Amino acid sequence: MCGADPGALRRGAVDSPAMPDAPISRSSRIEIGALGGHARSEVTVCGFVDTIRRHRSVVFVVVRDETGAVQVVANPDPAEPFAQALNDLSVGSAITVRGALVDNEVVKLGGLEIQASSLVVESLSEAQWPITEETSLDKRLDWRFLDLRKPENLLIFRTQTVIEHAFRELWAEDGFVEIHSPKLMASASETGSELFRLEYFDGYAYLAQSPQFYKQMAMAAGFGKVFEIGPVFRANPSFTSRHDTEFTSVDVEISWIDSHENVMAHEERMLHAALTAVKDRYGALIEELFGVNIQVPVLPFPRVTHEQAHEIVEASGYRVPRADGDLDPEAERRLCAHIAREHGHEFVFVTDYPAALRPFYHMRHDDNPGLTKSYDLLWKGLEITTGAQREHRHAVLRAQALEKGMSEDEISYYLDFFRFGCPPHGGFGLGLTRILMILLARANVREVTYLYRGPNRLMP
RNA sequence: GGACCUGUGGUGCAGCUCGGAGUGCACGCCGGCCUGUCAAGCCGGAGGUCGCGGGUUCAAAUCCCGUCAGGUCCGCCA
Repeated sequence: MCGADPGALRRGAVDSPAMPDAPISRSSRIEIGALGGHARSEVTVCGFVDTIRRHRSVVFVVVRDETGAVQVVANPDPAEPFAQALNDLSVGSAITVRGALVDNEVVKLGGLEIQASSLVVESLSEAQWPITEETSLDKRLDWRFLDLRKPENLLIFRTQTVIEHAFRELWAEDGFVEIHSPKLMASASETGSELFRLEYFDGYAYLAQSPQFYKQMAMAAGFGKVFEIGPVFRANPSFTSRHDTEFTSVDVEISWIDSHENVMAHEERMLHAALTAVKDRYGALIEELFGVNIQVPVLPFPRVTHEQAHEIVEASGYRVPRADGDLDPEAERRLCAHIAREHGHEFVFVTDYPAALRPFYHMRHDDNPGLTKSYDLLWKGLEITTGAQREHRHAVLRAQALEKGMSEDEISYYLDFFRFGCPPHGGFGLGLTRILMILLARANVREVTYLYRGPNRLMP
């Protein structure tokens, strides 16, 4: 170990310093964001070293915690008790600083600084970081914990917290019940083509691709209205900016509805509440860090039928190349552009999809069995939700399942939900990561997912 | 799964058409100078299997083939 890493000895000296003085109380730290309103007196702050600017007789250290950043000014005189710590300090290190908080209008960072009287290196960072501001996303994801130290990344998850809280507030007021459905299943909940299979004792289990059947079970159980925010798993080898193999889904199911219209009305209220809350709480910060001015959507959202959507897209000079007639991403972008132009709205419900494009459990129109009582919700050109009124009549449901080629054995447990009385109901699934991606104008779901999972990424 | 694109010091790039010594830029890192910086500045330095394998050639970062990794879009979907 001699000389292999000349910094190691010095770091060792810092990590276990002689500490003659009483230790600084970390738990009495002031959050940096609160310093502006704090008395100009001795304060303790804890945080990561953001930058170090060294001069002969003065050193500036910018310290950042989860609430903000502040400049610390320190004297590098070898006679200072923290001289060695200051000399060895590196960007990224976790430190505790105590000193006099003073106003100084020369300081660009908030007009404040702390004149250090003591400085403790709690944990020294290696000097050379593997990532920088310029590093490509994939490499930053390898070092996600370092990437997440950036204030804008913290803001993503603060925003997510506000969104979920706004949803939960609304659900609580409306008497919804929260459920946590199992993620281990015996068989497919929908198509079966995109399931992860894993060993389960002497047999196999599958990871749930959706809580679909289980939230419908809650309707048969008489829970009335339920929600779940939880992980879902999709074994799609999808290489796009908007897909992942594990993501957080916001699921809702509501009993005693008249049609999918009631479901849409609930969802637009949810999004209105969430965006209002985000704008109130972080609108200015989001504008500053992401350049996004949040538009709280007007209620109700515009609605077009699937057929009307096609007419709008074709009028724009684009013919959907797909054989099955569903809207492709280009058509969805054009439709949203049209709605934004004509109605000044970022959202649009596309309703009444052909039965051929929808799963067996979507209810069909009484007067037109070729169309379902279903919808997608698009936001700024991206699909964020699929919802529908469900078919709750056992005989009809069973017939539609058989028509779609489902095996009765595989879904008999599901069909049982409808044999002993079940309310008319409907619901939807909403991709939380897609909401964040659109809301914060990020290019990719990987950036707004705490730890992204895709076909080629299981680490960290 | 399909199409197209990209792999060059720690990071981001240029160099590749038209082969000629690992050449260059910016940031970072290390050392030095500098009473107050705030994108600090100035001087010096270290750091490379040009993703990997094969081929063509006197000679390959450069041309060809294969392979691996990544990106964008499509398909699938939320």
